[in-house]
Amino acid sequence: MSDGATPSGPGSETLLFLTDEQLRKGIEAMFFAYRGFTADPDRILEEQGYGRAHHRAVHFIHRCQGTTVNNLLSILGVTKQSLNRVLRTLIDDGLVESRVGLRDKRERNLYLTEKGANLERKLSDAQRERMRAAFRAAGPEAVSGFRQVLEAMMDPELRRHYQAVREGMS
Amino acid sequence: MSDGATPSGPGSETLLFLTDEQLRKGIEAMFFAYRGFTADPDRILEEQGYGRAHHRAVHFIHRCQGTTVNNLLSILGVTKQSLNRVLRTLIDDGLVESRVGLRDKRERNLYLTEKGANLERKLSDAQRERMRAAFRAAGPEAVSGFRQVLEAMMDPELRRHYQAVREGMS
DNA sequence: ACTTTATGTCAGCCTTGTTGACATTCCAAG
DNA sequence: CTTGGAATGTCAACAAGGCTGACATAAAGT
Repeated sequence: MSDGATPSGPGSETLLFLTDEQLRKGIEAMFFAYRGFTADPDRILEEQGYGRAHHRAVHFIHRCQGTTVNNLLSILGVTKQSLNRVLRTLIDDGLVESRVGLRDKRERNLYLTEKGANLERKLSDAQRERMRAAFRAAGPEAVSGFRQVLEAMMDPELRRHYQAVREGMS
Repeated sequence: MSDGATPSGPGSETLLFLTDEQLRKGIEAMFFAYRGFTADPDRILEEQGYGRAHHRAVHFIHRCQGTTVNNLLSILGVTKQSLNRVLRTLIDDGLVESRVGLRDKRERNLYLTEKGANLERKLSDAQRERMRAAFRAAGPEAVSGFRQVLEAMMDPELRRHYQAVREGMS
């Protein structure tokens, strides 16, 4: 009787009949939910004159302190020129520190400064708060399903980044 | 033992303990999954010289044939100038037809032409295919949870648009 | 008649994608 | 050792698609 719609009894998890209407509903759910997902950080960012691109950079530099520009590029999926512009303003504004690589001097290792860590916390607090409320409202079973579907929707290459819990700077 | 993490037995759905790490995982799941979600349509759109904005317009005009510009604005959450640019190119290219309203001649009712419907089908086929694969891989329970969490994550005003299955042109 | 509403349009700005050109650094083959 | 190619990061310029503000038009409503 779940909303996932099976035509008949148990064991049909692998033979799911999915109508176009159910799939459209899923598509619009992603569209509308993503707007909510980004709404709170967007407001904070605007106050400080930053955009979503800065948020992404700050988030992943926080998650992988000391990561290289190249690694960030493969996570974010933009061109290095595009990332560089964002990174430069963050560095100029003293939110991110860029240290020349020790082993390979072509690389730059990226770190959040205290100021950068403050912004990151402010942003992720807001975003976590919305996620927490949604998780609470939906319950633990739903949270598990949510994660399963999203994971199955990722491109395989991005799924690797998602699953790499803390690969450090590699 | 679900990944939603409850500290103890049954009945704790309303007292969920959610670690920052679990919430971060949910946040990144949204980020990476949304990229996959838009990847296939983006490729098709690029071939034809359109962007994501055109996709959104075409999608919701298809869903609500005969809708007005104003209704589209409230769904998409952009300015009329921004929507108008997109709409104008779609009309000029013969994908969308704009008819003067019958009751209220100030309004324009928007319809997909056959050419527009063809593009819409091509885009939504691709997107549905990815959604279908993800739903199949995750199973019906997961699909239900996915929808519950996403719905809880929306802003209330957008949730109305989501739930309005076919409000037509109102 | 006057106001409000719905829509369209022009001009200009900002963010954030893109490509192309270029500097620096490293490494490996000669 | 040197030299050429690959990897890395920076600068410049352009395009899409957001935004605001100003203004025109037509149709409703009062």
